[in-house]
Amino acid sequence: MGTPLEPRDAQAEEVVDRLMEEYPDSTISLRYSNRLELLIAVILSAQCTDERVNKETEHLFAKYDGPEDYASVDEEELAEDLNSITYYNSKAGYIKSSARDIIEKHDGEVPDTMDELTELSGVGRKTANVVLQHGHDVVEGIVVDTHVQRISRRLGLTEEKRPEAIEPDLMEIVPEDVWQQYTHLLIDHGRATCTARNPDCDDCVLADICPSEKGDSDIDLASGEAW
DNA sequence: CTCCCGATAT
DNA sequence: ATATCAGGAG
Repeated sequence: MGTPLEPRDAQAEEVVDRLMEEYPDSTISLRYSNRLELLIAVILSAQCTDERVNKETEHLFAKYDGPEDYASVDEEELAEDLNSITYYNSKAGYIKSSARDIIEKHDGEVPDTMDELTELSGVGRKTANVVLQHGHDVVEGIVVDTHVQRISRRLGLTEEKRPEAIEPDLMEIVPEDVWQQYTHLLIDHGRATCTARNPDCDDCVLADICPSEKGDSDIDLASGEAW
């Protein structure tokens, strides 16, 4: 005898079911061939499209190999290699600093705990969760990026605004075995249909269960969502 | 809170 | 011209 599903729980399960049907092969779109490359790709992906990150890392990963290469390169040279990525000066510093720490504090290996990862420069909870999930097969949270934040709120799955508050809120209603899938599904849906600026509600498989759907005047502009 | 900051879509 | 892109540091 299970307790009846709360509305938010049922909403979450319905969202996951429908999106899994819509995006059956949904998975990480960053390209990498080892944990260090994964870490670097995710650091670079902050406020930048994965498509552009993949285009740049193709050259980057051919030029640089282990953490020693990133730790020893001149920071300005590394920044030039990243000059079509958002915030390339900051990210060059993050990567160089993280590579040094990986060599000096972690025996050349990318750490496998949340605390150790978030101590690295340029690595917050979102980046650490991605590296844990895809680099170490450790799922201890839900990756909350800009798409997960925006769409979870539009669907009424959370009313929290900050990613640090949204994550534990979602962890209570999304079944644990689909925490990793949940992020990929919302990212795919965010890119294809539920875009930030001009969501295509007419072609959305969630329209009938979405409180923000165009034409429904119940919630729409509430709480500062651009809608 | 501000700053970082190029490429792309609208 | 402007908003947005797998955020994080100070």
